[in-house]
Amino acid sequence: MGKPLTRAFFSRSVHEVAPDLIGVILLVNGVGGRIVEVEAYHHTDPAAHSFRGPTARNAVMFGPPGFAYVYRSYGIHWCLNFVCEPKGSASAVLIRALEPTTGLPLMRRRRGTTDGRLLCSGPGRLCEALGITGAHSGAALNAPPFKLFARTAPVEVVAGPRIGITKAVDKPWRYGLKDSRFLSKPFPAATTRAA
DNA sequence: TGCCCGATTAACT
DNA sequence: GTTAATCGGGCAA
Repeated sequence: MGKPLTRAFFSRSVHEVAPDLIGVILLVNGVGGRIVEVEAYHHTDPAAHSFRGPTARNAVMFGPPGFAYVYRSYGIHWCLNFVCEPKGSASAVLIRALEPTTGLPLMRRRRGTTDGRLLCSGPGRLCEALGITGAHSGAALNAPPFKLFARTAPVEVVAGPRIGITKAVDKPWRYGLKDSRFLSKPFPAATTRAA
């Protein structure tokens, strides 16, 4: 297990933090796994919730880095983000998929399936598997119930267009672990880079 | 106040 | 491949 992630880890450009999160271990109350897919959202990005300025929903994004921003998607699902960059830049990384490693029985029960690939492969699915709700929005990532551990070996990261958005669709700000079985979708003709 | 639509998912045909 | 579920945010009136 790697070292716990510090505030400094998140106090960088969201475009540096996002690929660096691939391979990181994320646990919530001891349940979770390895991050295999994320997307970066910057406040100058029309696809970002923070693009049009602060609101009650996105206020956490305008706060300091190293905190969780959780929002409800399509009125049904929860989605987990990590706030990045210096306070006020309103940038965050959406956690889109995990490779489940710890607490599988509880995740199976919460998700209602025993198919490992359906436990955490998607932003809504992983929040359900880890028990994340809007109550976690604003919580610090370096304190319970969150635990984040840096990767201990280099990984191969692929990049591609983000999923499910209608603005800035050309930006290659989705990052994934190359050849992972636990991606929410494959990467099309992806560019590979060591990280 | 009303209307449209979304950083999704699962169950359809 | 297509579509319902489900509701709060954002914008027009």
